[in-house]
Amino acid sequence: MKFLTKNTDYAVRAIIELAIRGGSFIPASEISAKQDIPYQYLRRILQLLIKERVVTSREGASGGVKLKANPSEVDLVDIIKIFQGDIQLSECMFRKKVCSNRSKCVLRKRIKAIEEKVNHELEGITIQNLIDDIKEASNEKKNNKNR
Amino acid sequence: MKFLTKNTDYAVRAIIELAIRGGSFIPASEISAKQDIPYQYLRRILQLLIKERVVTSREGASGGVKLKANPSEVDLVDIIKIFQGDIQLSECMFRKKVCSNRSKCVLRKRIKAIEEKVNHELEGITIQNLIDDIKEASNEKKNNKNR
DNA sequence: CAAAACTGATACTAAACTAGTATCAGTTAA
DNA sequence: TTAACTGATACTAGTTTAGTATCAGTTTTG
Repeated sequence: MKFLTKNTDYAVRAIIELAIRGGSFIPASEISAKQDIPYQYLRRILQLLIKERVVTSREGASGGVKLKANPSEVDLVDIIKIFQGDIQLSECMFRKKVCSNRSKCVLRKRIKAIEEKVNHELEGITIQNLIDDIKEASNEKKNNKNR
Repeated sequence: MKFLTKNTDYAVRAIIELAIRGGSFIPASEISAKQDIPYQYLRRILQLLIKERVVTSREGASGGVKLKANPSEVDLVDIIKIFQGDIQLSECMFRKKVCSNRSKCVLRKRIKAIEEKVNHELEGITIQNLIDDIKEASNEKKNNKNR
């Protein structure tokens, strides 16, 4: 069971890169190099993020992409949804008939309950949170060195 | 994001069917009919369940399969693992290099935390729980009729 | 102004996974 | 002995995932 596809992973990392770099336009080639993401693949991911209005772009030389909102306003769950659709751990596979056979649905109900918890957990996380995590991790590293 | 594949869904339903029918050997054809699962597909699923020692089988006429343990001893999470592998919402996609780029790992950590919660939720559920759910649902139905 | 550095749009590929089908051999009960 | 079973395994089609490639258009810059 895979929660995050590479699409999502790359997208999040690209967004983090943009967030750290501030408000200027950054070319895809630079993000690709910094975050070690295949260039052409990243380009497609960025195009989707542009379409979904997470980032804006500028064409031409010294163009690139830039985050549209503050990192604290970009929710992780929204990025996931763009690339992987709604979080729906179990879909009713038997919509056609009336769900006469109950064993089909009890499992679904149980999974649905877990799904809601996952959603709730995810909804608390913004890109800013991830950036804070990075800073925290890098501070720990420094402290360990100075000891 | 799909939490349960059809494999798993079919397997769970087959096991529920076996559990309800008690300790005798039930042929795959019967489970297939009762639970509306494609016969050949079900056969392969059962063979895996046999290999994993969740059910036992008897060959020949009036043979079939039967649950090995009590329904209360069969954990949903084990069935999921048989068909979908370990629950690992986010795998480290970058094992080769040292994880120099921190933005890769903070996301993973966050997802890992959610993953653990999901695991914890799942671990509480046995086949017996699902059967109880079914009974409960069917009681509710009766009460509604008598009103 | 022309070249270089960009994005926009879109088509293509390979590999893996999912769901489902089919076949034949062997076993057992009636 | 034959019908009803499982064991083992091979095949197929469709979808998803990850990644590559190409060409057109735009904008900065030398």
